[in-house]
Amino acid sequence: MKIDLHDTKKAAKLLLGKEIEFNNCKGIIVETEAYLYNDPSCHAYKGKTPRNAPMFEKAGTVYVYFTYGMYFCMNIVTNSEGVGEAVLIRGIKPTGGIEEMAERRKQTKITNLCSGPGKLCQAFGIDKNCNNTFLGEKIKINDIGYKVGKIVSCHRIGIHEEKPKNLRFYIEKEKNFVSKT
DNA sequence: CGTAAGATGAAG
DNA sequence: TTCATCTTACGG
Repeated sequence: MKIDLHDTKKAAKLLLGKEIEFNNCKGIIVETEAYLYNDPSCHAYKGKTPRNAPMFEKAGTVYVYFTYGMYFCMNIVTNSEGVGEAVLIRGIKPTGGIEEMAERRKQTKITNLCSGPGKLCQAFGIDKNCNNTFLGEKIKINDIGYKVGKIVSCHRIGIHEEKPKNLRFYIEKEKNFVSKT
């Protein structure tokens, strides 16, 4: 799967509607956020550390990090090697392996399986073993010709910033599968 | 419905 | 102590 991942903001929108496949589970990406190198809330803002090192790899690297003591979040690294930028996957609409996801999530409602970055990693069974791997090695992204339709952009979630940058994107018609608040 | 707090660990 | 989170418990 070839997607132009140089421009992080464009990549965030391009990833919407793509199919993600991992661990015998599939889903459509319906919500993303862009993190730019000059953004104080970007993990890579203050430079390279052991934790965020994958963000400085070449575009298409997968960056999985552990947060709040119990959850993983998945990013797709963008821009050029040496530039710390990435797109956070925030929401997925499940299309395959749903029973496995429900088992791992201990939830039955399909809209509550992947509606949030921590949830979708748990549902897919994504953990730090996927960190610093390349798209296609473990996690795959496919273009299945899904028609995205209207894309909504607004402020990001869980980030306090004075002047909101509209770097969160989601598919309007799939908002049932998007994180709340 | 809504809001509040707890779980739980890595980094600064 | 903060954090790119989520779930559960409790009040109305």
